[in-house]
Order: sequence, then structure tokens, then C-alpha cells
Amino acid sequence: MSRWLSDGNSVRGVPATPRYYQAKTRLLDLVNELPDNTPFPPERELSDVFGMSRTTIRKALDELVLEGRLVRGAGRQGTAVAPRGRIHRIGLDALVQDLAAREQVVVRTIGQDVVNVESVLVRGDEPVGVRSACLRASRFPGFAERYDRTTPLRRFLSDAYEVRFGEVCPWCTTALATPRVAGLLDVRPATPLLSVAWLGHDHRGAPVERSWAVLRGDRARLTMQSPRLSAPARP
Amino acid sequence: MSRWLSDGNSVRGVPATPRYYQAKTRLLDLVNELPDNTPFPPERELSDVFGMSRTTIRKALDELVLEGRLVRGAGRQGTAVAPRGRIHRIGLDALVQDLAAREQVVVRTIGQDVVNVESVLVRGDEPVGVRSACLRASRFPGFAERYDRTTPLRRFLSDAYEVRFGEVCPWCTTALATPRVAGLLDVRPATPLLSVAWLGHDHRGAPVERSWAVLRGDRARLTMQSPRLSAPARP
DNA sequence: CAGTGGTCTAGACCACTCT
DNA sequence: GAGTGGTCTAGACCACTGG
Repeated sequence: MSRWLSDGNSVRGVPATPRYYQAKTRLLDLVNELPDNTPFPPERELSDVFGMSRTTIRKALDELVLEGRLVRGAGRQGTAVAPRGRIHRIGLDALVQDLAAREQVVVRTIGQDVVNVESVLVRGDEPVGVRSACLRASRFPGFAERYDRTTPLRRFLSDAYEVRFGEVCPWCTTALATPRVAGLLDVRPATPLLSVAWLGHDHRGAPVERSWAVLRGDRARLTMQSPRLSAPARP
Repeated sequence: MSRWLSDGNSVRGVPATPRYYQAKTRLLDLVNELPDNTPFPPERELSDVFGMSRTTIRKALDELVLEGRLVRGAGRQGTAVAPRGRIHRIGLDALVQDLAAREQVVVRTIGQDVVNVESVLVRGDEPVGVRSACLRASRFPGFAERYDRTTPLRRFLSDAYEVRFGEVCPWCTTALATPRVAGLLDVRPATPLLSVAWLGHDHRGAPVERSWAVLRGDRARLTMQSPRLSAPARP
């Protein structure tokens, strides 16, 4: 009883094949035929040629952009066919350890007892993710002044404050880019992102780090450790 | 009415705080104050009260729906506050082992030598994900007839075909719901989903299984093994 | 029946970038 | 200056649901 599966006519007032989806299909064919970086027709021209309003065309283009097939530039740059093969692999442990190539590392104080370390993950001159860590300021006195912003965070904490990290159990979901994150990642607000979060404890179980990271789904893949693969216990 | 309450800078023609985002913030406050399943004001009323067009209001509502804070119903049902606490944890190894509660397990043959096992992951009467596995038919003769569709897939393969599975290295990204998957998950097409994929090999390294799973980001969290947390090697 | 959300239109102004 | 994408408006029609 899927409400959205249209099997011919319409469901819930939604036409079986919305016009924007017809446009998307045709535009996708066009994208597949064009080489990387080929300039794409302007939205107003497509609107004219397809006989649809610019709004409808934009909805189709929006999805192709979200799927990483088209790239939109500012001003006269216009839309273009996205370069293929720009997917970067990012390891989960590298993300947690903060070993990825970074830029724009910012340290700031939030409220009374929280220090935030935010960095933009870069791969091949493109921003692919944002990593944000929150630390208890009282646990790491003078952190903002002492941290050099280049050493991987966990290594620095280990070296400078003698933290021995315990286990971590990250979890993964999707999130929409806030305007702020969208600016850092050069995507539109509300772009769906891959979100990873974790809590860091020291070896005695005391909380040390509360962190999250978001990755551009069209530019990054998160690779993980293999789960335990012994055959599951049988009753 | 002054349209551009520009409260600061802009990037690429996008105001720092778009109007729809201001609406979203205010609407989110409202959502947080209301109990689960409370009917939400109609879009036209919000449009009137906020002094914004219905299109702008809808854009704000769209994001709240994608984030699982609001639920929209058909016809006179209208919009309502989504029940909270519906986030289910799904373990990565459970996903790979196919241990999650399933419904609609379908086995079909694709092409010459591929058998596909597709199942809908269910948690608390809601579909939260789809799992799809592709096997080489010649490696598992008679699979479609022998598989009982209730035993976890990997356990069945181990028991019935004496497969000893080797390591697995899953990767994670985002995807947009195809119309077909959207129907299975009861979401709109193009809804962003969490996507997990992996290749299964036996202990000798021969490929056995090519699988992927998608999860509703507003209903499921993927939990993972902790990465290696020994301090990274220093040069 | 009235009212809801889903889609679509034909405009408009803005900030930006290339020529 | 011209043309691009990003946002926004004020309408419209549709299919659907409840009283």
C-alpha cells in the first residue's frame, strides 16, 4: 500500500509522471551524451524549448545537481556537465582521527566550557566535508592557544594532554546542509549530506569529545571496517 | 513589503539567510512546542500569517518533512507533527548479515547468471530500508527454490552451500530514492537516503555477493564498529 | 461539499560573472 | 552591459479526504 508508487494514474493528487520528471528523464539523456564540463543550455532556454515554466525545469535540474550529474556556477558561468569520477574515498577511522587533508581549521569557544574545532575536509582542491569536534574546555586548559591547527586532533590531545582514547561507536545518517555548512562545502542549502557522529571517551570511560562530520554524497564515500563476519550464533 | 531583509552578506547571489530559512526556523520552534501528531496549520494559513508566498512556506515545510519533523497526509488529513523517538538503530553487521526484521522478501532472476534477493527492512511496523543482494546463480544452484526467505541470507548460504565468508569493506554514501524504492519505503521520489554497499567474498577471495542497502535517514541510524583507535603511527 | 497538499505557470528582482 | 542561476510572488488547477 505504498502511497507514492504510481501504477498508471495518479496517487494523492500527484500525476503518475509529473512533468518535471519527464523533463529530468530527457535532460539525463542529454547529460549522458555530453562530455565532462560541457556547458549546459540555460534554464530559460530549456524552459522555452521544453514548453515548461522555468520553475519546472529547475526542479528537474535540481535533482540532477543533487545526483552529481550537473554543476551550477555563479553568474555567467552557468550550468555544466559534472566531471565524472570525482568520488573520493574517506576512511571512517581517518575521519575520527582527523587525518584527512584539511583547510580552514577554526577553533572557537562556545558557552562556558566548550571548545569547538571545525575544519573543512579537502580532496583534490574541492571541499568534500566538514568535521566538527566539541571538547570540554576545563579538561584541556589553554587548548585554543596551544593547538597548532595542523596536527590531527586526537594525536594532539594524546601528546599534549596525555589522553588515552577508548573505543568509539560512530553512527551514520543523512542530514540537510544548513546555510552555513552549504557555504563551506559550496553546495546549496538543504543539499543532502552523509552525516557521521561519534562520542569519544578516554580509556576510563570519561567523555572527552563530541563530534560530527558531514560529507558531500556526490563527492565522497565513507569506507568502513569490516563488521564481524563470523557466522552468527545459532539458537 | 521589503523582500530582502538582507541581514548581512550574500554568497553567489544567495542571501545569507534566505526567507524560506527564516520561516523554517520559526516553524521548527513551533514543531518543538507541539506534542506528537498535533495537526499543523495549513500551508495557506502559514503563508498568510508569515507574509510569505505559499511556495516559500512549502520550501520550508519540505525540509522539515525531509528531516522527519513533520508528516504530510493526503486530502483533508493535512500536515501533522511527526511522532518522535522513531529513530531506529541498525547495526552495520546486522545489515550485512541480513539479521534485521524483514518483510516482502523477493527472489528473482536477473539476466543469465544473477539471482537477486530483495527485502524491505521493517522496524515497528514501518519500512525503514531496502536490502538487495545479487548472487551468481551458477555458484548457488537451485537457490530460488531452496531459499526459505526467512533465514538470514548469509547464514543460509553458509549452511546450504558451505560458503565461508571472508572480510567485507562496506562503503556509505547518500542516494535519492528512485520511484521504485520510494514506493517500497513510502516516501516521495528523490527523498535522500543513506546508501550502504559492499562486496562479499568467500575466504579464498572469490566474489560471492554484491549487495546494497538504503535506509530512510529520518527513521534509521546506521551504527558501526569502532575504528582502530590506537594512536596513529608517527613519522 | 470545503479544504488539504502536490504541481505548475508567468512573471519579478537580486547578486554574480564574463565579455 | 548582458546573461546566468537563486529566490520569491500570486495566482491556478488537480486529486484526494473528511464531515
